[in-house]
Formats: sequence, structure tokens, C-alpha cells
Amino acid sequence: MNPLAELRAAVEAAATALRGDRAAPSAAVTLQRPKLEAHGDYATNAALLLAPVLGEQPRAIAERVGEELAERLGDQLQSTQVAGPGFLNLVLADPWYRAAVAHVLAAGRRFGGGEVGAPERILVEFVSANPTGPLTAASGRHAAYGDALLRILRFAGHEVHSEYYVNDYGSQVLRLGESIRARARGEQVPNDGYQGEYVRELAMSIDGAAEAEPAELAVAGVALMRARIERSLEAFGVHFDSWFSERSLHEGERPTAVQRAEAELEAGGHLYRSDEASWLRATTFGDDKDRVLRRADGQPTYLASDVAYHEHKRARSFTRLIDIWGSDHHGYVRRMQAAWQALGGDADELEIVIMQYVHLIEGGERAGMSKRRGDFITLDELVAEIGSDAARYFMVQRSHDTEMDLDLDLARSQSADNPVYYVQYAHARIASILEKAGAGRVGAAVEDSERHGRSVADNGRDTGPSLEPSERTLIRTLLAFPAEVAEAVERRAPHRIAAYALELAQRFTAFYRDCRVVGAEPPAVETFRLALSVATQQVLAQALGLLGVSAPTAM
RNA sequence: GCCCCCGUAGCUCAGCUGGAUAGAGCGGCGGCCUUCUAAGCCGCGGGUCGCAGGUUCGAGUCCUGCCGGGGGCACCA
Repeated sequence: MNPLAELRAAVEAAATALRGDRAAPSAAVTLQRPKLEAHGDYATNAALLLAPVLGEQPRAIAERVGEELAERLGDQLQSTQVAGPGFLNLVLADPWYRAAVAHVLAAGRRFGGGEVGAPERILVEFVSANPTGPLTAASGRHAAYGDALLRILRFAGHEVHSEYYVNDYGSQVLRLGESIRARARGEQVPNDGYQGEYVRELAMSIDGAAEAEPAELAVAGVALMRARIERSLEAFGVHFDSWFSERSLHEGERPTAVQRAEAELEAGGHLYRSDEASWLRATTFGDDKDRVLRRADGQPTYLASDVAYHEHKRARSFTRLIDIWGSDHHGYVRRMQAAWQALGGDADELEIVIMQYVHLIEGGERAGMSKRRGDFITLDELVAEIGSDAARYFMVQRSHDTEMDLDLDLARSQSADNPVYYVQYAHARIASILEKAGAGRVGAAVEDSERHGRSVADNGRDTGPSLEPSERTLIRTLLAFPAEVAEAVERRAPHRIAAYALELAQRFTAFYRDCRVVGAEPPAVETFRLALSVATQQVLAQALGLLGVSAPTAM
């Protein structure tokens, strides 16, 4: 149990002791890091919540919560103070802080992770951009978000599988084939075709493109684009466990996957025929209207593919599916959810996350993003210009449900101002300090800290040098990591980790400013600070790793 | 018309699902390198949290209604 969880448990125990067998308060007590130093190291609203239950003044209750806590925490607690309407501010003693550092070091790379109660098997499907062109920079946001999310889910203890759904079937793909042939013949690309320069390259790299059928060219072109997309993603640090072909749902042995899914819906009584077409009773499951699954001409709609695809996902026995879609698909969410339930899926098992747009700004104007017109900035170009780390950090530092602007001119000229470098710099700086101290002293410091942690646990005795304010602040920030991870998981919000990493780097830099590490006197101070530096480096590296950003040891 | 997201500092955005005097980065102004990395540090300036009500000890956060921006409402994908 981490020190913060223990502290919270003590606060809750104190509250429970005061409450006796009376009803529990409506909300859980908070244990927060106050914004102002004057408000202590941690503050709890326990008394404010107990007031209605006990029918007494909050401040008087806070007083008693403080007494209960003092009894429970002994010399771990330095002081308490009742403040404001009835907050109880806590100041922890140095031994508590030293034990906390020991805990972080002992937990090692597991610190903050593996805390989920019930591990799940999760399939995360993301990016899934049409293979009719290269990945755009906008797709980079999907890639950065989805990859960070799955890293965080894994770290938290879930089993996660990542998948890219390849839309290699249907009219868009055929248009690509037609466009390739037109280019190969030196003809004008059709109006509804793909105008990009890459189509010309595709035409050149496919033998006999001028004479081939568009359908064949579509297959060949998609294969080439898919490979290129995979390369772009790998260069961006994003790896997919599997690539799922939409076409495979329509081909192969009869009945096809699409046909089987239709039969299943039919058997469940979720289909009906009208105007020659086959309809899904989506309204049964909360959609605005019923949806066509198979057109009057016998052709399946895109929904039919998606139904079959999700049936396939279901058969793979995940406990949860997370689909990450662009905001332009949000109108599609309800029908997918309806189809999912019609297939017999549990509504809670399918989660659809909607990503808002990232607008690329160039020359003060929004850059185009039309794949059709070939007017777009590719992910490859973005990575080449500002680097994978800067691009990824930029993409995940904001909440996925808010639109954001990326000014390319700014990103190019001032990429060094990207906060990611500040975080990496802190990490590299620690590496430099540790190198200066030497592996021997660092190793001894870590050992000493862990031994210290054990001896405090055994006999409750602690005799060490007193800590500076910036050391205490840094340690509190380290201890916040597990809760930040939990929050990021719960809310599918990797940007929380980006914000956390920045804060941790700031706290370390303040510590660095105030506290000499190598050569600090007496030696016990140096030992403690080395241990604290190691702990910080470890958590910084972990946080960056969760974002898919490198943690350099030198810059 | 209906549905979803957003509106917080000059700009880009956080704000821990209701807590105390609302923050960060960038930009602006002024300082700081004989000392573990100046990709850094310190200081200053900058806000009717879109507007109006409501809920309560307490609202940027929750509810209602407006206003503004973006997106979506296919037998396209």
C-alpha cells in the first residue's frame, strides 16, 4: 500500500470512529494537495461531510478528526490545523517523507501501476484511417492518443490488444484503383478520385498499371498504402498488434462473416425488409431511426461491415472494446451501439471514444486535410519537421474531447519550447547528477533508503536530517503518481499524464535549484537526495514511457 | 429542427467529477551562468471562468435557459 493510500485510510478510519454507527456521509472524504502551502501538506474535508451526520459544527468536528489522526499516525504526523469552514490541514513529519521515498524506490518501475482491482481483456481499435492515402498529421492525434491510452491501460494491469481496422473494401477503394489507372495512363484523375501526388507514385510502382482493372489496382494500391501507413506509425512509435481487413469480412468461404452476422441478427428478430432493402431495428436499442444493412440492390452497407467486424471482436472474448473514432463519425455511435446490442453484446462492453479535431495552422490559416484532393500534411512530414517526441507530446497534452490548433510555423521554429523538452531535460539532468555521484554511491543510497524504510516500519524509529520544503513538495508530487494513473485510466485521459510529467519536472527543477545533491553535507543528506533523485528519475521515465516519449540521459 | 464537443490570461490549453486567494506553457517586460546541464532559474504584468437564473456551508466544476464556435444527423465510408 502506498503511503498516500495509508494516509487516506487513516483519515477514513478517524472519520468512521467519530461517526460510530451513524449513517455514512453522502460523499467520500477528500485528501487533496492544497494549492497554498499555508494550507498544509494535505487537507481533508472529512469534518465538512460529517457535520450533517453528527449535527455539530464542522470546525469542532475537524478538531476531533485531528486528535484521532494524531493518535493513529504518531510521530508520522507533525501537526494539524483546522481552517476555513472546517477543513483539516495536515503537515506530515520528515520520517513519513523518508519512508515515502523508500516506498517509491522499493516499488521500482511498478510504482503507480498494477492497481486495478479487476484486470480486463481490452481491445483498443484506433487510427483505422482509410488506406487510400498516407496518414495525415491529424491521424497522428489518434495514433498518439490511442497508443498512450493502451500503454496506460497495460501499466494499470489490463491485458490490452491494439488493432487497426483497414477499410480495404468498397467504393472509396475502387476510386483509388481508378485514380491509379488514370495516373498510369497520364489521364485526368476523375473528380471523385484521389488527386494526391502519391497516387502517381503508386501508379509507377505497380507494373502494368495502365492496362490493369481498377479493382486489381485498388488491391495493389491499398497493399502499398497499408505498408506505408505501418511504417509511418512505427516511426511514430506506434505499433499495432493486428491489422484487420474489412475485405476479409466479405470474402472467403460462404457464408461470409457479413452473412453470418446478418443471419444472427435475423435469428434475433432484429431485421426486417422494406423497399427491397434489409433494415436493422436500431430504434429498439435507442437509435433515432432504423438503419439499412443491405441495400435494395443487394449490396451491404458500411454498417454491415461494422456489424460483422464487431461480431468478430465479440467472438474473440474480450471483456471490453474501445473504439476510437474521429468526431466526424460521432453520428454513427448510436447505431453502432444499437447493432452491438442487437448482436447480444452488453452495452457497457463497447466504449466509443470520440476524438476532436486537431487543426493544422500554416501561414496563419487552417491547412487542408482532404485526402481526396491530396491537400494535406502527412504524419511523416510532421515527424520529420519536429520529431516524434515533440509531435507525440503535443498531441497528447490536451484532452481528446477538445479541438486543438497546431501552428506548424510555430512548431517548426520553436519546437525547443515544447514542454516535452523541459521534462526530458529534467530526466537528463538527473542522469547527469547520478553519473557525477557514481554508480557506487547511488547504489548505496538506494539500498540505504530501502533499509531505512524497513527499519521505520519495524520499530517506528527515524533519525535523519530534516528536509527542505522543495524536497517535501517533490516527494508529494511523486506520491501523486498512482492516483494520476488511476485517473488517466478511468477517464481515458492520457493528457493527465502529460500534465503530471510537466509538474514533476518542475518540482524536480525547484529541488535542484534549492538543494545541492552531490557533495551535500552531512553525508546522510547526500545519500537521501541521491535516493530522491533516483526515485524522481524512475517516475519521470515511467510517465514519459506511458506517453510513448523517450527519456534521454543526456541532451 | 434534433444530437455530440467546446467557450477559462494576448495565444494554446489544464483545472484532480463540488472545496479555501483559478493555474501551466508560449508570448511581453526586467534580472541571473567561477558552483551537480542556462533546453535552465528568479521577478513583474496579464481574468466579469460566454451570459442569466437555480441547487448549498461552498460553483470554473452540478441543473435549466439563452448566446457564440466546431462537428454530426445517408440505401457514402
